[in-house]
Amino acid sequence: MTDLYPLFYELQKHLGEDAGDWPAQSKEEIVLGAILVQNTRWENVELTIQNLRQAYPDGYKTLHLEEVEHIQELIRPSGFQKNKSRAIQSVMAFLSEHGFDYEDIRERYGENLRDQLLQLFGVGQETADVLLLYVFDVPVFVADSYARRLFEAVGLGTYANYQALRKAVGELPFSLRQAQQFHYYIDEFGKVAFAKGALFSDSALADFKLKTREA
DNA sequence: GGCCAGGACACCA
DNA sequence: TGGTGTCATGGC
Repeated sequence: MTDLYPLFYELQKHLGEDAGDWPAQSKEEIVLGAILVQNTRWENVELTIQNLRQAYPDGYKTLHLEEVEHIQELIRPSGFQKNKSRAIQSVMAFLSEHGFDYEDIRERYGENLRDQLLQLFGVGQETADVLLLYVFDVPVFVADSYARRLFEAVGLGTYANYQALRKAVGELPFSLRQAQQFHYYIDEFGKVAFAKGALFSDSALADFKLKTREA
């Protein structure tokens, strides 16, 4: 993959160098958000997070022990409550087994952590990478649908699926902070640039492709 | 009222 | 291994 810094800085120019944090009050809340946001608007997830904070003001570390029906009711605004409640319990049970010690989990599993996460119900490739990036502090690339559409739009190639782009990008040259921002930038930009009726040619990155060609 | 959102899984060939 | 149907709510 070509140098990704030009794209990174172009996005940063439009979205700000202070942006890019996952909006959560704890690592556990990032985990829940990552599951709840699957194929769902973030606004719907926020409704659910409010429910969860109210129901569990002391945190979510015993969530895997709760009645699944109770969780389903709380997360209803995010949709897919049957699958997502199972996903929440499978991931939270795994984390609980390791005492919610994220650093220890990362060191224990090392290179196998991604495969370990993929074995949990409700954790596919994108969610696994999001968890690595924001929960386990590993600077990985999230090759989600916005990323694939953006890369294609700016002339960085076309990719059939998640794995194709992930493989093409390989290891990021970024710091952890930059990797987190990169994902944030891509998704925030994508929401606007690829919204229904929006034309990429009208977007802030419309001439990025030409600029990089000239350089 | 239809469409879709920061996917993943079950099922099938 | 890859392709398709299904899961569900809320906002536009």
